Amino acid sequence: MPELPEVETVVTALRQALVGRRIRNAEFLGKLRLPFDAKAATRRIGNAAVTDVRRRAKYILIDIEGDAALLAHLGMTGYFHLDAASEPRHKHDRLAFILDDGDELRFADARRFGFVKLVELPEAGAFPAELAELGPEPLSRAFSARPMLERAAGRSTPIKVFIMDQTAVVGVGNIYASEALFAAGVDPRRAAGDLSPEEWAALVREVKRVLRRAIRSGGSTIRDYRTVDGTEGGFQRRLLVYGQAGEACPGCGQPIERVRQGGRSTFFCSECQR
DNA sequence: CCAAATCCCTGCGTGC
DNA sequence: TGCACGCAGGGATTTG
Repeated sequence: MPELPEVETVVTALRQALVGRRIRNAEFLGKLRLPFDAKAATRRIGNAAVTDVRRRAKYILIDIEGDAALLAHLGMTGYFHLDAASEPRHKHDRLAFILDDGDELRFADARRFGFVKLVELPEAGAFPAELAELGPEPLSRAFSARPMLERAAGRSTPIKVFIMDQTAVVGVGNIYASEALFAAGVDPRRAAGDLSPEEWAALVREVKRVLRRAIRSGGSTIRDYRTVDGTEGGFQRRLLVYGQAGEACPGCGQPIERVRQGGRSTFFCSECQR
């Protein structure tokens, strides 16, 4: 997926498109990571209006009148699209929300790692219990060097794996973890507990910077990601190391290396990152 | 075999 | 010795 910048881009588009419109009913078209009870959802939110669309970590919250929300995660390949009901559905559409004006909000996911779930909110604007264990938002002041240094103390987990741990800080996935570590000059294989205060300050700064820049570009489209109207992101053209194995490092010209960490590919320059 | 994510299990080490 | 817990690493999930 969809890491934070991609989800943020989708949320902005969904908010623009959906707030104020009413959901008439839901239709379940195919299996996802979680089952979706369309009949129960229709009973709960049928004829209710969308009041807001929010993001927390990589989760999307479509708020519905009456303190309910659709909680969605895009997994690796999930996407929302909005079409007239007369338009043919996409091959991998799994869910459809029929709006009161005849348009349909559709959720498609080729790989089925994503989900949409109806949740109850303790109060309007609050978060459901499912999201309680998440770490701080990376673009908030709560994400800063000192707490990260303390949290990483004694940890031998590689720093790249550590910053992808959603209980440490949310929103950083496989692409932006490699990019932020490169920008900060930190070797992704270092133990998280071994970073100095100065290195944490640089890494926190670069995580924020790369995420902000990616949001401005509408995210990165590597393969499947699209925003709601089908447009691609632009940040893939600005990636310095992700997917660049064997290419010249933009800093020193040495080939970018690729290693496997926690089952995922990591891209870095062993000359520029120490 | 590879892919933007996450959950869950197992095994190990530590400390009470 | 037994147990709980934190931590680290790996597999499973799915389809193109």
